[in-house]
Amino acid sequence: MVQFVHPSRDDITLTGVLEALSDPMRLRIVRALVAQQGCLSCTEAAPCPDMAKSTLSNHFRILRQAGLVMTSKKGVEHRNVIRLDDIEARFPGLLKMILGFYDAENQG
Amino acid sequence: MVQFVHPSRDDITLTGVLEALSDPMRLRIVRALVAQQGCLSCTEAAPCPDMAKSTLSNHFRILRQAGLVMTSKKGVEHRNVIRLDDIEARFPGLLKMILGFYDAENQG
DNA sequence: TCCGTAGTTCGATATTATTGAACTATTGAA
DNA sequence: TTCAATAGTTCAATAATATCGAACTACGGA
Repeated sequence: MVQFVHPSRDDITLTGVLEALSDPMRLRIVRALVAQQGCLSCTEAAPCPDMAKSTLSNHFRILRQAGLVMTSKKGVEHRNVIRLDDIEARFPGLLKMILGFYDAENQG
Repeated sequence: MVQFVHPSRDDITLTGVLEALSDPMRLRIVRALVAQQGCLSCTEAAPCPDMAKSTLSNHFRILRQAGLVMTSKKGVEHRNVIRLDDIEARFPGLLKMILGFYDAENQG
């Protein structure tokens, strides 16, 4: 039985968040999760056939540990939700700003 | 003769900046440079006797490559300046926001 | 000219990321 | 039930990156 550990809101750190978002694939995943405003499975959030699924799994683990993503199991797949409220409470405006720049950089 | 290469303003990328700032030591260096509003030598910007100077040098190289820091040689030491204008032009408000959270996290 | 200082570069090691293979858990169909 | 398929994790090996100490460069001052 896989049991995911997520940090509590107050344990989310600035460098943890920056580190998590500094990888292009993870930033793309977060972008997709925010755009969706709901649950996405891992493969839905990162449609990337050229990447090993173990690597993808590792990226989600990093996002969880940074406190950005909440993962729960539902059936055969994992539901990933962006922890918008917690991130906003901890670092108000940060995620929105970064994603704004991300969009501008990617044919905004 | 050491010749430093700095990216032009438009070549500063979001993930490059986030990656550079995701390291605690580099974030601290950037903090010091912004606070100083002027030049700092490498050892002034990172008073850190427990770190190898080759490691410190590498951190400055990463900061330069990310476009955050401009280094020039003056006498025996290197003068490091934060590229405030370029960063602000590229990602308005980002650095100020991140440093604000940094300060809050470190006995603000 | 010689020494001290500030940083870089280099080669070796330590840490981290990526990968494919094996494994777990769940669903759905025979 | 059992079997195959799906989604993702875990593991062990390799690839890439970070850190370190030592050697080196460049400059300034005695």
